Order: sequence, then C-alpha cells, then structure tokens
Amino acid sequence: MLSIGKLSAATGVKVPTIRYYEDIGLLPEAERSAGNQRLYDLAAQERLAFIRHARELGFPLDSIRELLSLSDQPDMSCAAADVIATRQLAAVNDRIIRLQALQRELERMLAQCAHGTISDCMVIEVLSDHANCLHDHHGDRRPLSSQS
Amino acid sequence: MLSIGKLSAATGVKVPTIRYYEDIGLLPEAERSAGNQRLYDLAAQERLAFIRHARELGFPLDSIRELLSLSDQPDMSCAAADVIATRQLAAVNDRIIRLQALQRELERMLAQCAHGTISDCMVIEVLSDHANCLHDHHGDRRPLSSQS
DNA sequence: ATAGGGTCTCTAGCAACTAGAGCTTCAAGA
DNA sequence: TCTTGAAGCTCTAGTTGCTAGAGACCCTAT
Repeated sequence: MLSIGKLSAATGVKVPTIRYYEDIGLLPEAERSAGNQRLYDLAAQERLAFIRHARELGFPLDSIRELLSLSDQPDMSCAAADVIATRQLAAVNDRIIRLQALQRELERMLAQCAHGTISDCMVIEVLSDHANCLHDHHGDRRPLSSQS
Repeated sequence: MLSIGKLSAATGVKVPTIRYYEDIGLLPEAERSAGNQRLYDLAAQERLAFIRHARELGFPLDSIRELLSLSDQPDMSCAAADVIATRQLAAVNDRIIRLQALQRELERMLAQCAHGTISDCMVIEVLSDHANCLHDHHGDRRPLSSQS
C-alpha cells in the first residue's frame, strides 16, 4: 500500500490534485491508515495513471469520467470510447486551426513593426484599429476564452 | 454618449464583461447618468475595441494592461510592445507544437482501434498503459492545465 | 400611467487545479 | 525512547476570464 506522497511520485500527479480527484469522485475514497492517512493499492495507481495520461492528451475531466466507466465494462462495444476520442481529436484540431490564425496575425504584426516609437508601432496600431487586421472577427461569435 | 448596452453592441464585448473590465481596472470608471447608469464616450469605445482585439489574439489581460499603458505614451520606444507581442507569439507557437503532438497521438490511437469491445479497444488501452504511447511524459513536468 | 426593456449591485459558479493556515501523524536518528 | 522534521490531514480561498442569476431600479414609448 502506498501513501499519497508515494502515489504522487509514482504517477507524477501532485498530492493536492489527487485529493481533488477524490473530492470530485474521479477516484474512489481511499482507504485510511490507523492515523487517518490515505492508502492506495495498485488498482488506484493504475486508475490515476489512466487519468493522468488522458489529461495529458487534453481530455476534460468529464470525458475521463466517461472513459473510466467504460473501461470498467470490458465486454461493451468500444464505439462510445471512439466517440469520446474523436470528439477530443476534433477539439484539438479546431484549436490548432485557430491558433495558427493567431500565429500568422502576430507574425505579420511583428514583421511590420519598424521598431520606432509607440506612436507608429504596428503592434499597437494593429490592436487599435481593426482595419489593419486580416483577422476576421465579424463571423466570430465564439466566447473569447475558448481560443486559449 | 453611449449606454453600456450600445457600447456592447458596438464592440462585441458583452455587458457583464465590460463591467468586469471596469472592476479589475482595465477600463476606467465610467461616467454615470443622473440615474446612475454608465455612459461611455468614444475614447472608452476605442479602448474597449483595443482590449477585445488583443483578447482575440490571445493576449492575457495582464499583457493587455501593459500594452494599454504603453499606448498612452506615444513617444516611448515600442521595444516593450514588441517584447510583449513576441512573448505572446512564442506562447502561441508553443501551444501549437504541443497540440500537434496530441493530434498525432489521438489519430494513432483511433487508427489502431479495431472497433471491437472495450477489452481490446486501443483507445482505452493506450490510456491505460503508457508503454503503448509515443507521447513523452517523462521530461514533461509542466502543469497539465497549461496545455489546453 | 404603465409595461417592457435595459441597467444596477451583489453573489456564486465554471474548469482544473494551486496555495496557505494550522493541525496531526509517521519514520528515522541520537 | 525521545525527538525532530517531513509528510499528511482538513478547510478555505485564490487563480483566469468571464457567465449566470436574484432582486431592485431606471428609462422610454404608448
């Protein structure tokens, strides 16, 4: 049985994050030692490694929750898992496309800058005046936050 | 003078977001009408458009704060603005690289899936067992959250 | 005069953690 | 065996950039 610190070292997931995962029900409540400290077995370690790996692939915790419940049912069709992974791939692709547009815009902005004073700086200029921008905002009504 | 609703319509920034920007000091406190409603002039509208545009290019609010204070000093060198934009470009490039790695990994995972049952599903398998993964985690000690 | 929209403040919530306070437990050395 | 320092515990609050809701107020048009 591992302490939470050993489990953290073994999986690369930080201690408070492990407790957080337990709080939100992604990990089952851990057994406790006589002194009320959490103890983990191999199954818990594998489950946490699964979570970590999925997080590294960018899956949101809700998708991971679904994947975990699927992995508990080995005889089911894996179509549902495919759907989740495909959805994640689409999200990743979409973010790449949008980031590449930003990349081009930022590069253009920097390339145009004559390194003079603020008053004729293209960086400030492009940000100030939308006409200087190739970026299409007017068909763009997504929440801004989702692009990061 | 514009009401907050008109300003919102003019800039594409939602009303609560405008109030939020005022709260955190990104916009100055607005003038008020006799009935305590916010009123905006053209300068405010331009400042907000600047903010919106920079957000669309992915700049964090703290960078925007710096850029705004720079844009108030037209005679300064624009080197500082360049630094901020370059930093942002680097952040965008970095995210693209990492997302492309995820993209490849997800594609490979899906391509390998034989569409059978969960027990032999490569999606679950890759997530469960790190050995099945091309993804390099062991040099990777960034916080997981920053990859999204 | 009144109905409806827009606006006000304030609080709470989202994802996915992270940091800190103040306490207890455990393991290793003297 | 005692002690000390690391590691663990719970709980709250903070992060980023907003968004949603409650309940009250204002403003314009009919």
